[in-house]
Amino acid sequence: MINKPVTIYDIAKKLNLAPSTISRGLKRHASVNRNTQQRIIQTAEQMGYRANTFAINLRNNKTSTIGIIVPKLNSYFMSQVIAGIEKVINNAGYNLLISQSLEDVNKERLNVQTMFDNRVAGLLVSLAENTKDITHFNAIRKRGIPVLFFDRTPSDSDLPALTINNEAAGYKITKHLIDQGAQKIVHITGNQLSNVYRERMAGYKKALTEAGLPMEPVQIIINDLSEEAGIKAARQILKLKADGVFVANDHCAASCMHALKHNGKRIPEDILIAGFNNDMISRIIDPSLTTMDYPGLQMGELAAKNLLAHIQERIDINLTANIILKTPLLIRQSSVRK
Amino acid sequence: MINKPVTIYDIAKKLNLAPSTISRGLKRHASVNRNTQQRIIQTAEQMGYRANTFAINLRNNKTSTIGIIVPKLNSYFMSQVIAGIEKVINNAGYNLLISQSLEDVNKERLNVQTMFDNRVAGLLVSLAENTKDITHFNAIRKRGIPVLFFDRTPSDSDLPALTINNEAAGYKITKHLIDQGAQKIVHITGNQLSNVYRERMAGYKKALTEAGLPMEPVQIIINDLSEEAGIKAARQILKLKADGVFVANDHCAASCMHALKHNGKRIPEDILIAGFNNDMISRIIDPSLTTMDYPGLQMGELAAKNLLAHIQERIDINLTANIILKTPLLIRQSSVRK
DNA sequence: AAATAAAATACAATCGATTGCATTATGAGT
DNA sequence: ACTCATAATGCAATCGATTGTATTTTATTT
Repeated sequence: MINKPVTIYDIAKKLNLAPSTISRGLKRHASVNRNTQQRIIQTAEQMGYRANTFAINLRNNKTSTIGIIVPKLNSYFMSQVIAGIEKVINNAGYNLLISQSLEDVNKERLNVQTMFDNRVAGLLVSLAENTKDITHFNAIRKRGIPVLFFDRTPSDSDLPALTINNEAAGYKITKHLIDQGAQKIVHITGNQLSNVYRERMAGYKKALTEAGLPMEPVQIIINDLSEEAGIKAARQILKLKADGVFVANDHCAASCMHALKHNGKRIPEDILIAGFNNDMISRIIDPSLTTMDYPGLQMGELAAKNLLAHIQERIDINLTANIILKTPLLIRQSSVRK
Repeated sequence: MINKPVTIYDIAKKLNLAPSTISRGLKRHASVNRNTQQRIIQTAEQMGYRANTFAINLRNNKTSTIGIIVPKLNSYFMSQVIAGIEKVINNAGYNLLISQSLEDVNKERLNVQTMFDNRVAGLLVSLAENTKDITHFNAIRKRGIPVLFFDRTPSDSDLPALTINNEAAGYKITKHLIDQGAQKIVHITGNQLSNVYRERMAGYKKALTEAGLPMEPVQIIINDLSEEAGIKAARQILKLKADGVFVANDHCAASCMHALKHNGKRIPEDILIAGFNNDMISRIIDPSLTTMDYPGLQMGELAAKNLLAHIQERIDINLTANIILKTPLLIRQSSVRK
């Protein structure tokens, strides 16, 4: 047997009151008698009343739903970010609508439409790697819905964004390898349309230039930073006889290191390696991997808190430009010359 | 400047037509003249019309949103599952509302309420570890909303669920360790209220009993399967002088193995180890870790497809009982006696 | 008990899309 | 030109909650 939803009209009928009184009573409006309030709330409870979200949203033309669009859901980093967001959002009484662009601008565009149609109260976005212009966010922004970018943020735009200083991080990590004695450092990274990889590389180049070290095009390997790509990259590293590697994420760094070890290279004696992200794997592999701490949970929480502040209009979205998180370098065995 | 949403009334006014005609025209209803349809669709397009989801949902009293409740979002396995679900759901034109119970029944209860209030078309659930009874799903089920459990499913219930055969898997993996020569096998696992850990242990016990091996209470270590817990468990394993370890997940197995190695134990020569899940880490650590393949992406896709079938009433939810996925044992270096 | 202020409740329009039924327009057939 | 069938469009109620304003009830004062 399927139940039908109870409405304020059902309660009104039962108590011989007007629907408007029920509505106000449930919200403990001052204009409703204390006793009546009690009766209404009790009756609602025992009838199993649940407010119809759509009716409320339709009337108020807004929701308590936050949208998230990310390139890929299945990464440890992203799951951390989302866990952080969910926690904050949920405590504030909001819900989470999630979608992934699968690194495709077109899907991203559709996702934005969906978020728009669902009248999200705010939107958190990490861009697909082939997203160049961000005009598909215009409509939603014009409607006054706050949009906050995080991690993968738009270039050349003054829209509010939450990032780490990727260039500084790339510089710091490369400098560290140089300080440890590396002379020929390979950099493995991802799509250069993406701010994160472009900027990390800029930091890498800066450090090399500053140290007067060679920087030939072959030293830079651009791939999808997957497990397999790491193995493939290892071959090239051997061919180049490089003595240092800076990989733009830990997964790829781990598999690359694994492959190098299988080819007889000792880490860190022969080759120094550093990754990026402080994924769990960086702590457990042998030798443990030097990396940049990139706390996803914290970034998610911060992003969510900021967006909520915007939504609740405690901060004007247009006044906030960029928030930059600090990332500490975690020096471990893989990069320390013995 | 903030835009106001365009409604079918705005279009109606512009074209000197009735709103009902606009509504039908937009859906290419046969009773609307072809030419009129064209004009309506074009005008809607150029005015930037977007249907108001709430009005539609209110009218139809249903949504195209699917809810997910999981214990924790931040695990690689769960992110795989969710990615699989999102992909299928999104292709079918549905949206995803996500929440995490953080392993707490009370939060889970609230999450179910929220899903209910948002009139999700269907619900996918993986239970919190301290969830005993599942009465909090009664209301939503009575409303005729299909609920499908996956991975962490309710005990003693005939509700539809999608799982692997945890007992068989636990048995298979333990048997393998025995076949490789292990005589004293420790089992590290999680909360026994959870079907997955209880059943894996049942399989472990069955294999030991069958082989006539000792099975003392100290050989079973119950913790939260975290990285730290693995390190702590390593101490106990050393004290017990065990020669085999079956850990109920790869993360914990990896950190435990790491700790054992640091204490001078050789893997697999001195101690055989097996994990569970086939997380990325199991492939990369040294030695690589024997484990059960537990394909999250596939499970998510299957769960989503099944739920959709229920929603679209191609399958009656009450006819489907349990779907059990096959899991292959992946034998790697950590468990093979040399 | 009448007058007036204050408190409590009711009425009715509104949010935007849908849909059964009524009405009007168009065209075909004679 | 006239009937009648059919196509095209319009009307109005509906989904459930909210809210400004009107109305009724209760309490207070003289």
